[in-house]
Amino acid sequence: MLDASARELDPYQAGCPTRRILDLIGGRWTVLIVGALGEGTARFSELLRRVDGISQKMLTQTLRSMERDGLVIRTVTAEVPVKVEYTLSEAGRTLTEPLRALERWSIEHFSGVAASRSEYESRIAG
Amino acid sequence: MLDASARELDPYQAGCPTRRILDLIGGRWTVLIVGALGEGTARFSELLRRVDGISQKMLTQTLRSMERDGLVIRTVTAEVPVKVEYTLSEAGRTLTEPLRALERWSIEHFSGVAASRSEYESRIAG
DNA sequence: AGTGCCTACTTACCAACAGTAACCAACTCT
DNA sequence: AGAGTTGGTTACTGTTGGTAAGTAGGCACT
Repeated sequence: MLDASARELDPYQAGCPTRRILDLIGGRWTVLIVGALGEGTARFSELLRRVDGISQKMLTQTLRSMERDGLVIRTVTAEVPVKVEYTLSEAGRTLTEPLRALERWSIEHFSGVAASRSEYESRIAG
Repeated sequence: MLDASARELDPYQAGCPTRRILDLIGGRWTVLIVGALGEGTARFSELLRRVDGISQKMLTQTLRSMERDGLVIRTVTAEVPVKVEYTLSEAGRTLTEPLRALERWSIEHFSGVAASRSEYESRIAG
């Protein structure tokens, strides 16, 4: 996948288009949606349940961005009621591992982070 | 690091404290700052140069959050002019690999994402 | 003594984005 | 006719991010 144009891509440069991609894949909801879709296909309402706390608006918006960038595939089945299914694309599947790593990191380091936070708070308060 | 409390942590639940951690480590600037600090210690102004496009305000803000959560260590040296150095903590270093993976993904999949985008745009326009 | 320069921040302001809640359309079931 | 289902959209509002200018502490040059 590393073609000629990729050699000049550097997310540390302000104008670099990879910044926009990084914004999406690092995004709060994208991480969770990719994780929720990791086990396979899911309907809109299923995602709404699996990713607790996401609003319909943000789910629609994030799924649209992900579809636009080729991370998920949206399939509409003309049933009653209408069925809209989302699946990770080939590219999207390559993201599951890196993003799951972030999830794992958050869980594994939670207690350490929490300890650091309370220590920090007491340091600035005292 | 997976202690008793970690068993109940689930970022797919709305109130879960790992959500806050995920927000930080997935954040636009955090990914780049961790990457920039990967090679070692850096001063404030160095980071400002390495992470092109970040403002002083956002650099300060992100570094403060990272310090608070124990990802970076801030050392002030009373020289003239004052020297403030930032280093990744032990925990912070464990983040470099997962976050570099995201960087790599962005670079490797850039052309595919760009193609998907233009195809998507023409589909909704036509 | 005054002007300027250095680093590392703050602060004020504004625009963009995320979140909340209500509404919509199509169709079924009772 | 009225309620319920799915998969949205829209209006409003609050929080966040970005821009630019100001600040503090210290030296150095004139």
